[in-house]
Amino acid sequence: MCANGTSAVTLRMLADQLGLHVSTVSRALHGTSDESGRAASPATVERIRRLATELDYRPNPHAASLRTRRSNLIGVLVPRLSDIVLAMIYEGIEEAAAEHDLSTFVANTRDLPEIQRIRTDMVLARRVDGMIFGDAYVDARFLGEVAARGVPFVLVNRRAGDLPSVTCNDHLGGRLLGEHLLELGHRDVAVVAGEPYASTGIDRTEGFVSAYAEAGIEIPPRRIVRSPFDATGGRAAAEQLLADGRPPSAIFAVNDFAAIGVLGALRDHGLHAGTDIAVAGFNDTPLAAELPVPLTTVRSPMHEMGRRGIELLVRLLRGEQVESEQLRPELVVRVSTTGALLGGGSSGSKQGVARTHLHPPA
Amino acid sequence: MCANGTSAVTLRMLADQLGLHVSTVSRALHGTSDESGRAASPATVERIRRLATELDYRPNPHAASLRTRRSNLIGVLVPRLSDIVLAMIYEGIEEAAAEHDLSTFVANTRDLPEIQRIRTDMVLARRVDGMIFGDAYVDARFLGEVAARGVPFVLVNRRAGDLPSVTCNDHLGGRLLGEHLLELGHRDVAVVAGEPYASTGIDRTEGFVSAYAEAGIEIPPRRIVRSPFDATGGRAAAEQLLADGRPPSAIFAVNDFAAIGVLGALRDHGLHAGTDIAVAGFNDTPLAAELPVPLTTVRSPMHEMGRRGIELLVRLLRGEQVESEQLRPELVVRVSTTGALLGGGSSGSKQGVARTHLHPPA
DNA sequence: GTTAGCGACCCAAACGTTCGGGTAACGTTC
DNA sequence: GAACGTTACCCGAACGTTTGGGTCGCTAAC
Repeated sequence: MCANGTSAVTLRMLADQLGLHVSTVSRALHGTSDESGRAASPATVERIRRLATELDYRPNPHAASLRTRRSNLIGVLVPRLSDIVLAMIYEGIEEAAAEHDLSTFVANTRDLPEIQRIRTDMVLARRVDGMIFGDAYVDARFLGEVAARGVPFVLVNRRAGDLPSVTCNDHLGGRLLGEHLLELGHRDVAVVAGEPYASTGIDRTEGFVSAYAEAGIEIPPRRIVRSPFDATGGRAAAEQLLADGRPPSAIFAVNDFAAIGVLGALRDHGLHAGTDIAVAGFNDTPLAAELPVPLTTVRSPMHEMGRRGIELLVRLLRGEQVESEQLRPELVVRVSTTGALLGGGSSGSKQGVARTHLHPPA
Repeated sequence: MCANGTSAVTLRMLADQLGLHVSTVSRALHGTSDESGRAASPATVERIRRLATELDYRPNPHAASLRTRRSNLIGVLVPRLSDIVLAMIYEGIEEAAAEHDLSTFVANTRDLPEIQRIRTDMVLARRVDGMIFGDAYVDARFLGEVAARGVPFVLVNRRAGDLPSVTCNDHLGGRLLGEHLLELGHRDVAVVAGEPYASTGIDRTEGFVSAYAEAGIEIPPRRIVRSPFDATGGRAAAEQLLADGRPPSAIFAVNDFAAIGVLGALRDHGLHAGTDIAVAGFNDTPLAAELPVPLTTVRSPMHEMGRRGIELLVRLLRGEQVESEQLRPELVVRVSTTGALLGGGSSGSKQGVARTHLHPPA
């Protein structure tokens, strides 16, 4: 009974009750004013509308989809929704989708190619009109196949090949952070670089490295370690960096969660983030500002990324050509990189805290 | 064209190609062995199966739903997916749903009653078979209406009235934490209690308070402050508690994120969590263990809660009677409450770290 | 006074399944 | 050899929309 109890009121019921034909009712209710104007007199349209709301008529989407071959459904794949970055992107997707009368389906793929395949098939079996992938592998092998099958889709968060995507300008973000650390005088720095298949980590790292390169400093390979995009991964990567005899004076983790792991590892080693070693993250997740040591990071417009993703997809569904978009990142400086400037010694109690948008000293 | 490009192969195509009737093909493919056995000879069934896979036949769910009046769709409402607790519960929901060949729809309500209404209507308009609410208000007013409309649903994470729900045993969780802090000798404690409409905060607080009451200690009202379930909320609540002349010796936040906010506030005041003031959270989110000061907390089986939610709903959809379930919480002791025991002075560098399942000193 | 045009509708065929009924042929059984 | 069961299918009516075409009566124009 489809969960709506008694209310199985159909177009036909309305039509019968009004002595009209079902098609007339359909047009009156759904066609935009021009269509419904052609279908019935204004008075009749009004009668129809009134009865529809009175009886609480709800169109049956299955019937409509069957007829029109459009489901108004969008499938969304993400590595995991419990990654707040993806969750926030998805919130943007959902919000924008609702504005376009689209519903979204989301599934977790855990970044595993086999699961990506399975989930994609499941989602397509539901006859979605289009898809959004938040878990693109940079090589675009699988996504190329999907594209070849004629499925309209866009990528968010990560880019791949020349498939249409909405990403943060990760290269620029990495560069901003590189410049920030350079200004603070850090020469020997390290990167916790994320997974090698994700464009986010790749581009952020590249941007960061190139900022240093332009300052004439080459970051040696042993200072760049890959890691999962979570706290555990960040911690492990930091351990690896600290195992080295001379630790770097600053660590850039390409993701806030990894940065939190770095913070934890530092503390295990009796080091103070911000004073002993500068730490920066990426994304400006809500937690970054609230951490015991507020985290310098790059704000990426996650919500907006989701919204733009839907926008692009909608245009794709209309048959328009679309261009990939890159959204502007914004550097957010906090104590985790400026602690040393603020007079907090390594014993570090009661030290000043700059929590939002502090700009680097000139 | 529903995103599947060329592949619009239908039952009729299979039937025509095999010289069979479409109903025969339908039964062969979908009825369980007894049904399909009745419908066609084993050899024919085999022929049908083979052709179906060869042509990559995918049943059209809209047509099936239209006919059967079952959509195999479940609507899920959560306050916000960017709350990792709900995201993890949803992961459990999605996983279990997939095992039952159900698809799920999720929507954010931001814990706002008007949006709960709107989203519920949207979800119902999609003709879901049932719903899962993760955003129940304890008063169950709105949910009572939904129940009255005959929609099958279950609650997860929060309970309300006597509606079927799957929750953590929050009362017990609060109690475990109370007993833990009592054992550590804390007499003057405070609670960051969450939102007054959420059973989670209510029950956890109550369990905690009752543990103290049984030890003959009454926690005064000014030591119990409500707050949003996020870091910002926790920070504000902690500020309020610290503004009091004599701060408590321990703070229990009913949610890990609020606890992180508390941690931040403490640091702003030059206080060390775990040594100066003990801090505990609830949920054991993945971050809790990785924080610079690893957080004592109560593990709530979030993933399992989601899974059980689907399990209950499935039984409800079969018309069975169901009972609410409470899952076991588990105390996880970390440095944020035991720091003082571990010899870390208030200057606090290079101190020992107990990260997982440390049990309180006997 | 025919016809063209238009307003306000109606008609009917889809869309792809499912499922309660056939039915014809082929044994068995008494 | 009549009655009865099976086996292996077929038939057709739904399910609730959408949409390309009518049609009928009326006014306006030539």
